[in-house]
Amino acid sequence: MLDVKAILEDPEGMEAALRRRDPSLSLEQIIAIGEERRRTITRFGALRHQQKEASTQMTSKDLSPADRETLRAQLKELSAEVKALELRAKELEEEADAAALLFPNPPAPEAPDGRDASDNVVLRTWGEPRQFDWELVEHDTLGERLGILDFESARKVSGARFVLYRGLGARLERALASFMLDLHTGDHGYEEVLPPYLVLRESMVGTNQLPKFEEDAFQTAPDGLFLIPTAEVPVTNMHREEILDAERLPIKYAGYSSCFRREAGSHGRDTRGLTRLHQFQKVELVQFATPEGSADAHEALVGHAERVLQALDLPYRVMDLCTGDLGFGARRCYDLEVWLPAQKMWREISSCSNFGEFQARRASIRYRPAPGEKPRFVHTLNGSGLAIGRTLMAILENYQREDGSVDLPEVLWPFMGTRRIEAAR
RNA sequence: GGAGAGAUGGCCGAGUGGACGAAGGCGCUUGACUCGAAAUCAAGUGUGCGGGUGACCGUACCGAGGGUUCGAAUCCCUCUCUCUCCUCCA
Repeated sequence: MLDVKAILEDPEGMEAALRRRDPSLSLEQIIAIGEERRRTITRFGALRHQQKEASTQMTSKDLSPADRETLRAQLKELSAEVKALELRAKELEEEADAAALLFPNPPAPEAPDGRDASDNVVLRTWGEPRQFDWELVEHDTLGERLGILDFESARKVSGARFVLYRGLGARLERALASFMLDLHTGDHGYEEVLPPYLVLRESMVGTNQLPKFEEDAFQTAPDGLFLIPTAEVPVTNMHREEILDAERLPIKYAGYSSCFRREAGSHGRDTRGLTRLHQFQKVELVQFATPEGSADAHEALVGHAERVLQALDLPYRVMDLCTGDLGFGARRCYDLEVWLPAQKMWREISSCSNFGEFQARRASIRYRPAPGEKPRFVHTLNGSGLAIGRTLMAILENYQREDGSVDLPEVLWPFMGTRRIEAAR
């Protein structure tokens, strides 16, 4: 969330930064609330001080009964005034916070200017798309033919936008998760985390899914818990309202979970296949870094996600998202897009964001630079490493053979117990 | 789900209406002593907000929210969580 104090100190600067993302944003209202809150608190402090001093007079032994009564009557008035000011200050603080929660993170200065996805910048491309001299089959058709993706059963059991993996499909999901987790914990220094899939509202606010994007989340009926849309939510909130030791930073977690998304507003889009489902699995990389270390941490993190695609030998490119396409909480974001030869398109398979202190401020995650020093907000970062359904989709499309079977990337052989998924008959 | 107990600073733990941001201890930091360390002694040691260029000043916070009172860590109400026993369960 935005820092109301910082807004009051530099209104023009903050507004200019925000408008790189969306020229229609205005801070006028939040400034008015913030200033009134400040005045109210100052006056409250003064009156409260007065009240405290007068109150100690009440304890004096040489106060006559009549004087005591007079003083009591005066203090009753003062007390009411103090109470009213305190209440007002609280209201204004809540108003200011509620307003601040609805503003997106100002982009990093390095983020390229632009309005939408067409202005994103290709930073680099890795791998050579394979050449095929026969007509490729899209992954959903291929998966159904192989008997490893069962959309029909999933529709019967759960409705639209679900899949049921079976046989080697189910095993391939599990293999990919294991491979990715082993890589990140073994080579990249992450601690493996398997988090709860249901979280409190506070956690969703901490990582900025709420209050603005409530319609995107599944919520359980009587208890009000939310199904996580990404492991980012429980893993980042592990340290909510904590002050971390500087020596522990950067803290790196690789969280594996199912992810649940209502996909409100995407009706009719990506309705086929594994691309956009209400439930999918993902390995999510999360880092807590110092402000000084966060830019390097971001580069490292995207590199860790790239390693997965390289190990699977899937061609991809790295996009630097422009200011207009950045996610709500991100100040800088790199997307990895994998090449899908059957669909003949690049498709996002990982999104690696640096949130700066945006989430840390919402969730109150701080660190102490040195003993005795004041706590500062950490920087939080996260990125998919990778989305497993889309990875599986990319393997089916990139590794298919003319006879309808699918080769498996070599690194998965130990996990799969086979080198190929054979076509049925 | 039933019965009981509890929630105070980084930790332990006192405190039942005013002198309490809160005794005492532990831990931590700095200084003294020491060749150095240990031990000992002394001082310091929370977070947010508001004001001030600043040393600093003010204010709030004793699980959360409300209430009583001139005044609440302390009294009353509601909620949450934790622990113990029973029940249930993977």
